[in-house]
Formats: sequence, C-alpha cells, structure tokens
Amino acid sequence: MTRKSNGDIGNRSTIRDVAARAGVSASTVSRVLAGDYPVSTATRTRVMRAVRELDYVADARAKAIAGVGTPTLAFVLDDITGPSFAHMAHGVEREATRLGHLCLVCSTDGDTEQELEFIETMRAQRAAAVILVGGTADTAEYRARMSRIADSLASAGSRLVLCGRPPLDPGTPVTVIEYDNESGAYALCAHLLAQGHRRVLFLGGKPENTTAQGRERGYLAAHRARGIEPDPELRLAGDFTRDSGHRRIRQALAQSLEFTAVMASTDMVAAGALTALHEAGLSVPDDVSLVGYDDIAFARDLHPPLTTVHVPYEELGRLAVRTALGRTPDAPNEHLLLGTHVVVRDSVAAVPGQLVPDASARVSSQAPTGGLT
Amino acid sequence: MTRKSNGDIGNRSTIRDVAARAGVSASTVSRVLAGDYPVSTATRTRVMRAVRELDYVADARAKAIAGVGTPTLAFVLDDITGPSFAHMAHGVEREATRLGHLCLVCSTDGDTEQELEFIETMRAQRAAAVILVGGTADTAEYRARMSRIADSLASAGSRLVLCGRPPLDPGTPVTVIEYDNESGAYALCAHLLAQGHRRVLFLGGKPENTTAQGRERGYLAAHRARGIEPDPELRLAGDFTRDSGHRRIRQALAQSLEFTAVMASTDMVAAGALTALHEAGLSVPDDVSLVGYDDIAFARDLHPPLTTVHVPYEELGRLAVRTALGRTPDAPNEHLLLGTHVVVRDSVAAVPGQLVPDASARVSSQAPTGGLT
DNA sequence: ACACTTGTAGCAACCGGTTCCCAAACCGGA
DNA sequence: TCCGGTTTGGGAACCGGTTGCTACAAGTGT
Repeated sequence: MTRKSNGDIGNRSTIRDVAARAGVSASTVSRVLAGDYPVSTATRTRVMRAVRELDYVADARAKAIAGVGTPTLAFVLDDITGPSFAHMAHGVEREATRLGHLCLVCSTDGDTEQELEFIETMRAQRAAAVILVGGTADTAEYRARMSRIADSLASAGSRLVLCGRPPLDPGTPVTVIEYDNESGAYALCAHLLAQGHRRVLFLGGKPENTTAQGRERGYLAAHRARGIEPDPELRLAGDFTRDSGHRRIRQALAQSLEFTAVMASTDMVAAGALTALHEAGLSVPDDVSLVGYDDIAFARDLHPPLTTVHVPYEELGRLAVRTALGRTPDAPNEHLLLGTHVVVRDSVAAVPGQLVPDASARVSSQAPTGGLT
Repeated sequence: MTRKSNGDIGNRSTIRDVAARAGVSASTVSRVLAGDYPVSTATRTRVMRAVRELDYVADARAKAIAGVGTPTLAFVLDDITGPSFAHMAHGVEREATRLGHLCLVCSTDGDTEQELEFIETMRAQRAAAVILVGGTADTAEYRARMSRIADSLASAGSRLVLCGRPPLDPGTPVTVIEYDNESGAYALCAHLLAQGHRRVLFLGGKPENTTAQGRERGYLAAHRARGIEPDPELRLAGDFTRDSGHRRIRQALAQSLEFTAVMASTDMVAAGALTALHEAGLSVPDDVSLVGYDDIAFARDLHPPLTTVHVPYEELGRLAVRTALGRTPDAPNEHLLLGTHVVVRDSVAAVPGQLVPDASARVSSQAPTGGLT
C-alpha cells in the first residue's frame, strides 16, 4: 500500500494531489486558490476542476501556521446554561464571526483549575483573544494569577479580556469590561425604598463573588443615602440559582423573618423566590414586592412581570470582542464600564398601609455611569 | 532587525528558541516535552528551565498538522440564546472536553447560507465531527445538500451529526439523534383530552420546520385516537418565540376563537401565551389550561408551574458527541431516537362544568419509543 | 583490551500549506 | 529575425512542530 493511496475513504486530499491531477505544481494551485497572482485562464480552469473533483479544501491549520489562517478567539465561562451568559456568548459569537474569527468556547463549571488549563490551551491555539466571563473571588491570589496570564497571553500575541470581573493593576495588558453592578442595584433599591419599603430582604450571592458584592454595595448605599442602616439579618448569601432563591425564601418564611420586599441579586433567584412566595400563599406585589437583576427574557413572563435592572449582555459580548480585536495585544490596561437601567414592571407596590412619600419618584434612573474610564 | 528578534513583545518563542537557550536540538526539546523517549535528567532539567524562562507553549496548529494535535469538534446551531439549545450546547461542550476535544461553536441565526459556510470552514479545520442542531425544512433540496455534506465530511475524515433533524437516506455516513416529538406531543395532548378538553388551541411552529411538524402530528394523532377531528382553525402557525406566543393568543382572543386549553409547541411560546392570557384577565388553569414543550428550567417558575414534556437536551448533546467520536467517520447511517416524558405541574385543569371521564388516566406516559433504530 | 549492548541526542525528512525568486515561454515592435 | 518586456509557472525555503534513523559515548561481559 502506497503512502498516498486514495482508494480509502477518509483520505483528505492535499494540495499536491490537486496539483498532480491538474498537471501543475503545488505553488500554482495555491495561487489559483488564493486568487491574487496572475494565472492563465486555462490553468485556472484545470486547477479548479481538479479541486472540484477531489472536493479539496485547504487545511486551515496548515494555512494558520504559514501565517494566513482564520484567526480564532476563545470564550471561557462558567456555564452557558445561564441566560445572561448565553446572551453574552451570543454577542461574542456574532461579533467574532462578523469579524471573520472562529469562536472556541469552554465551560469551566466554576473550576479554577480547568479555567487555567483552558487558558493554556488557548495560548497554544494562538487565539487572538481570550475572553473570561463572570464574577469570581477577588483575592490577591486571583489578581496575581490573572496578571501572570495577561502577560503570558500578551507575549504570545494574544489579548486577555475580562467581562464582569474585577479590574487588574494598571499596566497589566488586559481589557476589562464591566457593567456597573453597584449603581444598578442602587437605583433598584432606591425604587423599593421610594415605595416605602423599609425591610427589604436581600438575596445575595456568594460572599466572595465580585458581582454579588457590587450588587450588595448598591443595596447598602441606597439605604444609607436615606439614612437607613439595613438590618444585617435581611442579607442572605447563597448561589445565583433559582433553587437557592426558592430555598432562602422558604427558610426566611419558616423563621418568620419580617420583610415587605425582596431584592434578589439575579432574575434567576427572583424566579425561585417568586414561586416560593406563591407556594406560601403570598401575593406579589400585594403582600410582598419583588425585584430581580439582569432582565433576562423570562422576567416579563413571570407573574407578575418582574421589575429588574437591564444589563446589556449581548452588547457586552460584542464590545468585548470588538475592543479585544481592535487593540494591539500589549496595549495597556483599559477599563470599560457599561451603564444599566432599571425596568419597571409590576412586581413592586407601595408597602401596604403606608403613604408613599413621593409617588412620582423617578424610577427609571438611567444609571449615572457608563463610558470609558 | 533580524528575523527573529526577541526584544519585541508579542514574539511567541518557537521550539528552536528553546533549543538554543538550552543548548540542545529542537528534537530533544520536542521529546522532553512529549515525555515519551528517554532523555537524561540533566538535559531534561535544562530544557524545562528554558521552557519556563521563555514561557513557551508549543503551537497547537503545528502539532495538529504533524498529526499530534488536540482534536476539534464543531457545533452549529441557530441561536445559543434559546434555553434548550443552551442545554444541548452545554452537554456537547462538557462531553467534548471530557473526551479531550476542543469545541468550536457557530450560530447561523437560521441562515442556511451561513450554515453551509460554517460547515465548509469546519471541514477545513479538520474537525473530528460537525454537529448540526435544530429542526429545519425537510425538503428534497435539504436532503440532497445534507447528503453531499455528509459525504464530503466523511471523505475528509470527519463525521456529520444531526440533532433534532430529519434523518437522511440510509447509506449516508451520518449520525442522527432525535427526540421523539410526535409521541411526546401525543402524550401531552392525550393528557389534555383526558381532562375533558375538546377545543385545544395549538400554537405550532413554522409549517416547514420538522420539529414543529412532529409535535403537530402528535397533537393530531391524540385527537384522532379519541375519534376527534380537531378544528383546523385551532392550529396557528408561528415562530418558536415568546413574542409569537403572546401575539397569537392576543389575536385568538381578539377574534374570539373558542378554546378551553392551549398547547404551545414550546415552553417559550407557552410563556408568551401565559402572559397574554393573564393580560386578558384569564386565569390559568381555571379558565383555560396551558401546556408547553421542552421543560426548560423556567417552566416551573411560571405561574402556575407549567405542565410540559421533558426533553433530555443536555443528554442529547453528550450523546451526540459520544456517538460521533465513537464511530469511524464513514460508518453507515445510524439513527437514535430519545424518549421524552410529560411532567405534570399545575397549568392543566379539567374543563369547567364537565365531568372528567377518567380522572386517573395515566398521564406521565413514558414515551413508548427510545433506543436504537 | 575488545566487542557488544544500551542510553542519548542530532540530522533530516515530513506534515500541508505559502511565497520569494528565478527561468522559460510568449508577446509585439524594430 | 532578433530583442526586450511581460506573463506564467516551478523550485525551494519556510512556517513550527514530530519522528525514523543514525552516530557517538558510556557501560558491560569475558
């Protein structure tokens, strides 16, 4: 059996096979396919016919190594199953293919070890950019690790992009794109407070998660801006899942915690909370008001439609690849902060038996932030 | 400026750079890194130090072309934003990385042209398998195109996998994995009928979409099994989106179509339908019953929790890559059909003022299908 | 002391492309 | 008919790795 038997199925043909069949050299085939470079019509025709007959496609890896490949871009996230992540992924993917890039995705399921491994793999793939998504613990160890990764990626000609993650030291070659969790939560909580609520239950995230922290800061700040110090008992940590929201409300009810409103740090947990409330025979918003965060598509299908803050996830994804691909890989640290705004639906009412101080309180406060830092 | 200046940032180092720094040949570096092949401890140490100092990672593309790369697997879908697609994507991605494969994703947004283009790109990437997801029009043209693609992929050593798409002619080198839309819909509709409903509004999909067709067949068959011929006016075509569900219910209500239950061909459209029903002041299930299809996570957060049929999307994704990677690329046609089952929640009630013929009608009918064909 | 095995490392060919550089063929004009 | 310029196409080096084969050195047995 010769080395290049073509009888077998599964033998992709090489450029040399095409060349042989067309009776020309490999260089000529390459040039015909590239389209630049003058080739006589007769030759071109013969080559094209051979290409068609052999169903030839040039090996993208070989082209890449020769410097003319389709660039690739990597997207690393926790779990594509979360609606907000899915929208970001969609934005990333659309923008990447619009810009002629391929798009590799990896889910880490929250495993830092795997994250590291993926990044290394992406460096080996010579990805043009690596986009990391989702809040994490903002420890010194984290910053050190990320800085190292950023440098390492930059020296390999690739750019690190952090989405919804805490920024690194200035000077680190990294692009950070965040949405402003704190002011979104601030506006949202202010909305609740304006309706007279004074005991609003906060369903937070994991204490070390920076997204959760930002939203909690907003919750706190809104209270303090009114001179209220919220009861620490009203702040319940947990996961960003519907089950966690469900469970926490059940427990709060069981230990008869008092509250007139609940602020969930995610629409997902709001959804869980809502069904728990319903199961307890409580009416939203008549008995208790409820707000979420993220404005996922389903927020308006909940009953009642959920008041929440809109985060432009898809745009975030697009922006991430656009800026990542626009810069030189070793550009200095840059930091974009996207604004959010609360969208008012029907899940909030004034607290029963209390006068609303200012019924026309401006409510859809376009967050005061946004733009470049 | 020499060709290999290393002063610049962004100059990834090659294996030769490492070799030079360690004072050995490139082959030795390669062998140290590969781990097989005996190398003296002293040499290994020097090489490893050079690798570390240079932060060297071998170019995955170059390895791939030399035949020792990380295999890749491509996943092409309409829109990752749909919850069921997201779960499939997750399954695919997890299984792929478990099996040591990279995972490329592309969204086509329903554009056939783009789909074709992506597939060609994936062939160029020498993807081990290309997984195509989501129902489409089952035209002769479609089958011809897919067959051609399957052959083309097979001859390039890659395997085509169709998920939730109509099977191709036997003999075509393709793997088809479907969930049984018809019997799921049948069981679901039978459930409605058993509660005494006789006019159930069917919110279908696009008429040419095979998923939509299957579910509609189930709807029809369930009726006919009871000797009922459903009013054609009760079958409304549309998109698989919440907006479409919302719009169709509003219109049906506006033209005072009579129905006691609605069967949405997707949980998404059920969600839209539900809010439209609520907006019209109708109670579910007291005034009208509602069922969906897919059992997305949010189905149980709707109010009332939605009765629907569970489709094992994540498992589908895992299975797709497992079988794709398990077979030789030119294995003959194989066809897997996954069973579904209806999950009963609170969105269905007996039709008001009518006796339920058989209240204990078995309802969670594990679909009679499943397994290999 | 010699032959033979064993352990290490390098040369060079190869993977499948691209592209620089040069030569042959062809063209029209003098 | 001869010449110079223009097409046109091939040879070979290169991209960044891997690996078969070979050569040199050290170790072992007698």
